[in-house]
Amino acid sequence: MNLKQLSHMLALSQTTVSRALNGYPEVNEETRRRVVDAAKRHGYRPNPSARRLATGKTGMIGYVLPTGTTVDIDPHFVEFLSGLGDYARSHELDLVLSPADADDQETTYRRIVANRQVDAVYISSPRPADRRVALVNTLGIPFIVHGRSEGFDFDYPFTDIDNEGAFHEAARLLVQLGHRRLALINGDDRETFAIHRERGVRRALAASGLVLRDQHVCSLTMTEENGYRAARRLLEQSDAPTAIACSSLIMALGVVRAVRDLGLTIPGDLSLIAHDDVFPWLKPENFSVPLSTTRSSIRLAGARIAERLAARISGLEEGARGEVWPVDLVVRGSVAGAPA
Amino acid sequence: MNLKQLSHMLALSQTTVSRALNGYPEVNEETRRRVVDAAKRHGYRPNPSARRLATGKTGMIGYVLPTGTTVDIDPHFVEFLSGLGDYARSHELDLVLSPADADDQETTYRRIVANRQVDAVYISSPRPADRRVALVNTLGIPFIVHGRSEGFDFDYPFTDIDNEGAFHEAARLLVQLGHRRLALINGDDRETFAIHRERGVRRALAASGLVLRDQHVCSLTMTEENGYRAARRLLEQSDAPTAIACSSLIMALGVVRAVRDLGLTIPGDLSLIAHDDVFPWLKPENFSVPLSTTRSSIRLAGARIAERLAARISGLEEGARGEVWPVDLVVRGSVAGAPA
DNA sequence: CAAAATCACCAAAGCGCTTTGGAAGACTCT
DNA sequence: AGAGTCTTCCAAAGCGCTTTGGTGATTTTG
Repeated sequence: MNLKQLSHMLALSQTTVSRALNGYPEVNEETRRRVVDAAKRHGYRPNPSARRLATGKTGMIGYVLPTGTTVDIDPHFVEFLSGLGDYARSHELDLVLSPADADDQETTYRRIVANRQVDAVYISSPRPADRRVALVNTLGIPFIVHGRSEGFDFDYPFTDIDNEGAFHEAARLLVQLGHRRLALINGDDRETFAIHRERGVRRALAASGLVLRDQHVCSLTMTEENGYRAARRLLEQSDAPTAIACSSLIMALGVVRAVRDLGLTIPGDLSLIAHDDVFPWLKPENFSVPLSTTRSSIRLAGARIAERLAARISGLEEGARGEVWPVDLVVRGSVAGAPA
Repeated sequence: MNLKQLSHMLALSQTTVSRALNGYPEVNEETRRRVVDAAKRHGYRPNPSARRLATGKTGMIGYVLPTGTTVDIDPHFVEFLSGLGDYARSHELDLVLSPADADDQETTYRRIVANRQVDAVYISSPRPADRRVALVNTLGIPFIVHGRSEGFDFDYPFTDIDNEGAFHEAARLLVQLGHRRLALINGDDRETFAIHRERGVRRALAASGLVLRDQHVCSLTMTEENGYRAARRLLEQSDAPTAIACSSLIMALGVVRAVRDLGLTIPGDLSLIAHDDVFPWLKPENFSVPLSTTRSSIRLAGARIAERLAARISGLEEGARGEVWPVDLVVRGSVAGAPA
């Protein structure tokens, strides 16, 4: 059932039927009812390929997926996707993942924009002066950045959490508890979020005349194994930290294992605070010693970004407004006063 | 730069240019070279929207993503995606995720097929007599099932791992080590993979005149918390098992925690084998006691399924061939002889 | 009451590609 | 040399929608 057939059986022109269906004003309400009714009865759905050729609108949002045999997709992605998908569904948007060589995403961005394959894109895990952000900005496709980049001569729209504030609060608490030697087990420090978190910790320490020593900060991809390694390296130093702030729950698993291997205890010998993106399958309260966390649902962020993308596509949102969400500090058993 | 312009500057018809570019035989090789060369020089790329309207081919593979505020996407998905994406990239395929109400995916499948939004789809986490499989089979779109369904009067193409064999082997090993009371901490037993795993364990036990008692099998979604709960329930029974087979590494984390909480040890009091889908961020060899596993890379499965989908789209693969991959049994420190 | 404005509709021209149905010229064969 | 066969190309017809640029009929205005 296509437009031609439908308009023929209604004895109307394609123009009128199309307009009736798309809510244009220049059609009699009575006629519109007839059309809408007939369309529903016959299950008419405009062919998206045709519509897309005519209008350029696709009803899809895009994401360039870095791939490669040695490239791992962040496990956070799936949780983000839950939120994004949940919102997208309610607005009849699909998500297209365009796999790209991790070392050459530009080609793919250019392709999906030149071909008008999607109405908008989002960018995640941005770095300072991220080339992708500059690129999509000049390409002129609507976009939202999940996280923040820095150092451009233009503004851009983003949704981020207050990573600096979160880790500032976490570190401040630890300092207040008497800790003098703090360490940070961070994610990849080429990414902005990691830089912000480190900055937060440093600022909190500085406020008490302390410093974050270089050998007390580790930046690694967020795996259990790296958490373990980092923790061992830190805890076997002569001036081992008495408290650790950790960028991910998965790494925290490794930290806990290292602590146990070394015959230490939490929070007796070491206080631990980790960032929690809120996974359904791994909860900080279920750690052997319930884990204090800075908490922010990455799923909510996904939903929010879908919402903003939809708004930008339909022209409801404009400009380069960035939004920064506050992060909860949730205190549980893994923190205590510094050991004597 | 579109076809019209390009053909005009070549003083050729659109027909010839189109055919030259698409490798049709009825064009002079010399002409083809000229055309291909000019196309490259001017960066001509056929508009996919137009092509898809004309041919119906989209260059995209589809996946219906069940969503909802209470619906969690399986963390395995992201690893599967890595493999799929890596292959898809090399074949210029994009992946479109169509979010659907988890309770009504049928509407979405019908839509993407009716609208010809994708060239093929894949289905994951199938259940016995899975309606999605029956649906896509009748809708006539190329598809591959990741995993297996059962109980149809038709065959269908799938790629699955030998879940039954894997857990049969695991259980057999445990029995050989003298264990008489085995337990199974399984995933959601409405899904085929869980049923097969249970079957494998039962078969191994039966071969030695043993049975898997009902109170020794737990079927839950695969979270750390559920692993913990299941393990506690099992180990606090009067006839607690001396060995556990576990369907996921994430659940195994919970099992290990429960064992520790109860003051027991692995493998002294309990032998443990878990299934490992091979995540980069959580490795069985890094458990406090290195974990024995049945191992199969879900990432490889993703790549394989992309490969088969591409083959079916291009007509290279036909028929309903199902393939079943063997699973490695990797023995590490978490298994030992049954306690006296 | 004539002129202007509004209403409700339509024919046809895109959007940019693929594919059908030739057709002209070159080549082969008897 | 004439018929048949390739080879190589083209004009034009889709694919199914949106949108432009109207046209009569009806209502409003000065």
